[in-house]
Amino acid sequence: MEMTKKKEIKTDLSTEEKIKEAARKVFTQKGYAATRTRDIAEEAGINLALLNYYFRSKEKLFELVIMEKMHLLLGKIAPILMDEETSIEQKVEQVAAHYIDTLLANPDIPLFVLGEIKNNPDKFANLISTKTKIVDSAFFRQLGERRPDVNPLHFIFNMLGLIVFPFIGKPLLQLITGVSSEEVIVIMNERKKLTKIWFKAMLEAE
Amino acid sequence: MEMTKKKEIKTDLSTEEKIKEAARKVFTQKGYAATRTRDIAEEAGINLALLNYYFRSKEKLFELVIMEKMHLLLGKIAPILMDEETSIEQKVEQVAAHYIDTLLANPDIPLFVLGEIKNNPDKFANLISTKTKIVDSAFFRQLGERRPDVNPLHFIFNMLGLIVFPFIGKPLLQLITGVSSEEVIVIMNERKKLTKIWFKAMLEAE
DNA sequence: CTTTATTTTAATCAAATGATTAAAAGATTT
DNA sequence: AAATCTTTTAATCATTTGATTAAAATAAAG
Repeated sequence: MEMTKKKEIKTDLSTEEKIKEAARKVFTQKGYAATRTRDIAEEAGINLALLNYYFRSKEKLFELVIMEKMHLLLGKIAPILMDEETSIEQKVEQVAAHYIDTLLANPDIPLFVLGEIKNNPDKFANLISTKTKIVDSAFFRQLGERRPDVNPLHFIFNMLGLIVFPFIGKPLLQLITGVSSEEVIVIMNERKKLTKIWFKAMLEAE
Repeated sequence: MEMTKKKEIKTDLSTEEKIKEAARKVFTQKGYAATRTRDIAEEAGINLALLNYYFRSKEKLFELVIMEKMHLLLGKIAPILMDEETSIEQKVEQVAAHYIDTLLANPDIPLFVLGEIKNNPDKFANLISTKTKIVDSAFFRQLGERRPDVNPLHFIFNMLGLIVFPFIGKPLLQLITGVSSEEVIVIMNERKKLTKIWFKAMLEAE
């Protein structure tokens, strides 16, 4: 099992990694329920039985993928929000830049992760609440200091809404505006700088 | 088939309506792929075969439900955005108030509709592009006049992000903040007024 | 009341789907 | 080269699932 890694480093991926890679693609694209293990096997170019040989079940393979994507979505953001040295605006700028780049490369993730969380909130309860305590973050405290009259959660929603929603609403927006995928990508990139400006304006709004 | 309606007016819903109502609930909650026709039958308290007797198939029943929810999500918004007499701020205020009320009553709709659109964009292509031409709306034009330097699509994303995202991100936010469902509802209601203020601030931001 | 049309049910089908098994193929060790 | 361990395959299972059917129950019409 260890030996294969050696061989595959030169050529292509190991069987195990091929399956994981296919699972990432199919699961994030279609969600757990709509995914057939046969789809994954075909995408990976392997026999269906191998999937159950390496990962015991569809469920197990899925947990691997969703946890991976979850960390991709939450891992980098926590340290940014915890930083006591940076201002609110700097944090928003960093989060926006990081998120938009990540989501341009993985546009299916938000709908995938948020959808699966909604279906099964309990499964993720322990994983997150311990690590990513946003309510105890410097960001949360700074927001409360700057705008004591507004619940800081509003600004959390606002930040994520400005950054993440475009990726979730993209298919609908393309439907009702007819704008091309290329144009949307341009727009997403523009938002890396604009989000900070808008957030600052909301923070100071009366 | 017409006669049943008479009877059911006094007592409860007709069989057909019971199935539709159950389908609305199960489909919006779990999505098309995760929904079993048996779930719907059980929820409706009817024999499974009746589902296929009244609606030819799962697919047909689903189309009924998704189109209904789609109109709920888009129907009222179009006339607001087309109105030549109201200002940008007034439009945003109206859209926010309407949407937040609608979504408080139907919190599953955004994730449901956006998810299914992503899975099957073609299916909805004709339905929407003809009716709801946002790019030709007064709103779109007004945005272009007020901020010629910013693509109006940004502000469409911003408005929908501020209004709709909280409902999509709610499960995740509750996970990483631990706020109660009641508190979230309070917050959603606060946003009916706040969204307009924030949007105005973004519109004037430099 | 009898006949006809409509609605509902139980039983069943065929296809899809997650998973397993036994054997073959390939690699590693002795 | 033989023996042992690992990986892969084809065939098959058992359930699940959308859908159908023939018959029973109920309602409407004559």
